[in-house]
Amino acid sequence: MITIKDIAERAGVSYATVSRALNNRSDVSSETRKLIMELASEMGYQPNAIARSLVKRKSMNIALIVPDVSNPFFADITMAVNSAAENAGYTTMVCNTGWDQQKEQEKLRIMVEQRVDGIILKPTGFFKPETLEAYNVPIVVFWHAGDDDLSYIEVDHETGSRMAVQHLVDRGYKHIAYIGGQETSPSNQIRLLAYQQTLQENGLVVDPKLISFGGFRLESGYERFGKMMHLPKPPDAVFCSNDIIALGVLQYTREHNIRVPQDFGIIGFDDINYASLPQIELSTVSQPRDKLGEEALLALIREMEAFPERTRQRVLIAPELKVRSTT
Amino acid sequence: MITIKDIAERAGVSYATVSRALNNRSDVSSETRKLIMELASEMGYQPNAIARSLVKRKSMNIALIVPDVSNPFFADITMAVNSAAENAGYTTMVCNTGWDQQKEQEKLRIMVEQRVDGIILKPTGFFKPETLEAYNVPIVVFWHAGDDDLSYIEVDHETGSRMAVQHLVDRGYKHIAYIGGQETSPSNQIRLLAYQQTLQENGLVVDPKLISFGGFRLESGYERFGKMMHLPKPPDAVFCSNDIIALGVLQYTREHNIRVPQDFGIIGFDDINYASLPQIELSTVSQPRDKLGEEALLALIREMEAFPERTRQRVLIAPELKVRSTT
DNA sequence: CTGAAAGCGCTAACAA
DNA sequence: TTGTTAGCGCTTTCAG
Repeated sequence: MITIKDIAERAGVSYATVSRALNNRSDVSSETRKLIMELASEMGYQPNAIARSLVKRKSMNIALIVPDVSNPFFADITMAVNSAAENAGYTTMVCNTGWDQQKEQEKLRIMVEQRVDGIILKPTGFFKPETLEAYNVPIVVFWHAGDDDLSYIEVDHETGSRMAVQHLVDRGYKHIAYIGGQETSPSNQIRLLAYQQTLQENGLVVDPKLISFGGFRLESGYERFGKMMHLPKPPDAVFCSNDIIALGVLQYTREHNIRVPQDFGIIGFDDINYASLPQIELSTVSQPRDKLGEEALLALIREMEAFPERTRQRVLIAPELKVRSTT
Repeated sequence: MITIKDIAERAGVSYATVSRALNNRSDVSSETRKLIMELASEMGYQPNAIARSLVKRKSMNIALIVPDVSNPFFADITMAVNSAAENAGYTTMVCNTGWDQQKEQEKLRIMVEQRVDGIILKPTGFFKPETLEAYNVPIVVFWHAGDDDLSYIEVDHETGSRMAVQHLVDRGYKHIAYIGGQETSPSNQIRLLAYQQTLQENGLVVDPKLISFGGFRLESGYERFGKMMHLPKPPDAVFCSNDIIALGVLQYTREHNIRVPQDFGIIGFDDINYASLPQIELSTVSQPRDKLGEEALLALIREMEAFPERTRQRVLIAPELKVRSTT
């Protein structure tokens, strides 16, 4: 690999001058600059970003740490962060934690060792903010804001849930169920609360029998919904905590010839990519991934600029209602 | 950020000794090692990978350059490469080209500047092998092997297509159509040829009317299939060049009450994630992404070890037949 | 406008 | 077993 010294030698100048020319700084005569530029491209010079990072103490790399890039949701986020970072002149290192807390710590460590200028993290589960602060690196977390010093970003689950339930009410459904995810999941709690409040605000009763918690999986949705339909007073619509659960419900209605949306309304949350397939056409609340990714990067840039001060940002992204043929 | 010099000072030894201890080399007394280790963790020392890379002339980073990580197929490849790389001690930098040739070149350049130890590239389209060789970096390409010096990896499209068509024949379908992608796509050509040969080997006639080229999109599949069904002698089964096209066909059969698989067989190619959804259950030929990713990394490691010699590997991955409910 | 020199944080001879 | 020293390839003062 050829270096600025090689160029300097051929050009008969000091390598400091080569460096100046290559970074097109003003204090080089135009002739020398021209000569150096030509030589550089002729010799196939490729600047060494590692050496530059070392002296500049800035790598122009950022890290994105997510549980699983092959999950369409995170894949979209990755894309969005990537392109936003690119526009800002940064290169992204993407890490998977595989929903493993320990791996998450390891990835964080590796990224710090790589001296990335900042980190965007979607934590695998609960985490101690102190741990992250200890890494002493600009960081933005996809999570509900705590009262610590970190910067957070997330979609506005409350607004999203209200939109979903209000939409069902507006469509004329009266007996609306909630099929949620893990009871311990904080976002699940937020969604549940919004569901209850929206019903009450519309003068509808909240029936505890129509509230269910369980796995965020298709089978789980199918099964729990099936039980609900055997209730003396079954629901006529359901708000599902995510699209996968909704897919399970949809399957049940198909198999039992329940007419959707005439006799029954279904709405999900997330807008995963196949929700819009012609065979599915699921109404849902979209978490705009492009926006999330973009805003996460902007927040990170602000954080990096202020570092080592923490900016303590709390960014909330507005969800979007996607009305399709299941409501 | 604290450095080995800081530790050396506190420990009262030279910083070379600290380096030795931290890399647990044998030539350090166990007491000094212990002292240094304790000091390091107490002071929160994080090794600087950039400095190490500079002197070692090895970054332990590799690049994965793909058209679009949010495409489920590439997302899976990304996962597989990522985890294989991780096991081998490498960190992966993922780049998107957005199906843009120019961006592809730019990403390659940036990765070379970042001094990655090797690159895995899924090219956006046709490319000049010389360009890649000129970058003078170990590289493995997802593509059909040419007669150049590069290393290639791909799924065995011929075998895969034969499996698909033979499966339709075995199921008793007699009048099998081929709905392909872009006529210019090389993999499309390979699939077509295998389709024709398999039919002939089974004593079935190849009807040019039952062969169609077009976009790799759902609507394209829907439309072209619709036309075929209006032929005097319509097909009783179809081999689609990818799953998206098959989804279009599936939609058509649904809308026109064609019984699948009793009266009509459909098979796709790729095994994209929603092919296995209960609502879809598409038979298809799977390109095993985990295997592709894994083998790509192994090939790259061989390439890196041999570098600057080129290993000129040609790796072919066996596809897998997934029989589901559309055949 | 250009060169000399220091140094980013680390590894790896070579001595001692 | 440890210290000294010379870089890795580059940027950035500070002189000239």
